[in-house]
Amino acid sequence: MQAETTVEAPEVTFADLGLSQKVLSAVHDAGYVNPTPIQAGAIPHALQGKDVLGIAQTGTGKTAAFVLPMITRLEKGRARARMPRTLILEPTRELAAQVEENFVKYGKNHRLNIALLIGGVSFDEQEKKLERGADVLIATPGRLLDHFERGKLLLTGVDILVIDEADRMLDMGFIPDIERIAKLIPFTRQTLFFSATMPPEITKLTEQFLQAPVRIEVSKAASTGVNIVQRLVKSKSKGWDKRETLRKLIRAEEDELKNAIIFCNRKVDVSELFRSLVKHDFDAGALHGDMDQRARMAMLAAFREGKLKLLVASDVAARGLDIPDVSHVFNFDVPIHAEDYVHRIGRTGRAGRSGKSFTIVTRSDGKYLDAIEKLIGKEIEWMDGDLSTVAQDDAEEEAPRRGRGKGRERGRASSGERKPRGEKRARRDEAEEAVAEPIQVAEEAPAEDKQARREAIKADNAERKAKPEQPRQREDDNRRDRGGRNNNWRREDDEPSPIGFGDDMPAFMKIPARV
DNA sequence: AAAAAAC
Repeated sequence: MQAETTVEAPEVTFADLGLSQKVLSAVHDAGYVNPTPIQAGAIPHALQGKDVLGIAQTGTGKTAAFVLPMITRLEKGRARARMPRTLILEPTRELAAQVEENFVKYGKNHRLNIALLIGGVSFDEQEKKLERGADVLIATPGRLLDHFERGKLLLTGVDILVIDEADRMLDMGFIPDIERIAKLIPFTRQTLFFSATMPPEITKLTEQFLQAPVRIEVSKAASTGVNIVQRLVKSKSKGWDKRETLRKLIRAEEDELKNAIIFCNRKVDVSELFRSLVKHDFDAGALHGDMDQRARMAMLAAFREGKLKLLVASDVAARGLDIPDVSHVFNFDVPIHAEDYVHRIGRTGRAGRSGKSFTIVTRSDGKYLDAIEKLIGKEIEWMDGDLSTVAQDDAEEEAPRRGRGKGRERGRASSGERKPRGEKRARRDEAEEAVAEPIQVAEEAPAEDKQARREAIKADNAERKAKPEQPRQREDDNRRDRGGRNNNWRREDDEPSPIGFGDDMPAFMKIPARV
């Protein structure tokens, strides 16, 4: 009896949460009425000034859960020069920019000074904004500390600190930076802390940073959405074979494919695949962390606006980026970490829509695939049979590598079937795709649509120019890289550095002797 | 077998 009266529990609206009228009006204009669970849970507490520990994935409305109460709370008071009132830390530049967009959208009835401090762009404008006094400071850790060390910034006036995507910060080695930054902010601040998962290191961090936090956990979609069709596609392991497999796949999906993200594990492969796709007349763009920041932004914008159909990306795009309505996700490589699979395919099938994901699998991907299936708790269906048929061919192709001798490097073997495998990639690859050559952008390409793509190609070419045939990273590099961020030690490879002088080599000795 | 983040 009693239950019947509460079956239709009244739905919570934004108006019930205690947000200010100005904020509510902006939310209304954006077309939202009902908050998501994380919003409904976090906003009232955040408005009361309590610390919040939000455990939520991206796509749960987490950003608005801190942006809306922050704007409301910022209505009282004013910013002073170089003393931002709030600070939001984000792991990647794109995420930081996205949070800024949220402040612009929901703060349209306020006069907020927003400063975005991210790397890859000039200091000047950022400094000006700091100088003017920022209500909201959104930053990636490196650039923030850089400004701080230059004395452009005081964190003693920060009332609200937001740490977003904490587990990802951990993965990226940012925790020491985060600790350092947090120590610069008064103890009396309010802290809003968000993480998708809670590994022990993160729990420790919350104990350190948060005071009597309200904990809000929303159902972690550790399993993959039911509205995403997932398929595995076998392929031989050569780059060329995988690219052909992908092209066939894209063409086969043509009717349903509205737009797609194609994930590669490595930046070089993003670059190479992007060039190959453009070469094959696909409407593709690229996104990875070594690209020029302007090109990154332009790419993302073009993709969001539907001016680009395919976005080839590294895992920089796997999490958090708000790209609504992607119809397909292709994994050109099986992700090495199983969680990345979940994040990647989570780019499609959002907000109840349906989506499709295809993962190209080669015979060496077995253990990663196992880990993925274990994580999501089910087996993924193969599209055209599993790897059993591919395995044989691939094994044969790799066989000559073992018997490689000097004399057999050149020319095709008379039997014609097998190419000797040199240091570089197969010759057939380069001949057919010419991926190693900088691409000339056709003059007649419609300017507006192709702008972003052109920028990326330019950036990509510039990148090649800047480090010509850079030798493969030394093992040494990798070892040091793993520890975290400081890669400062990396010296310019072309700088001659004679034995005996080290860095103190007299200047005149650096001048090459004329013969 | 990786990616990301400061000059």
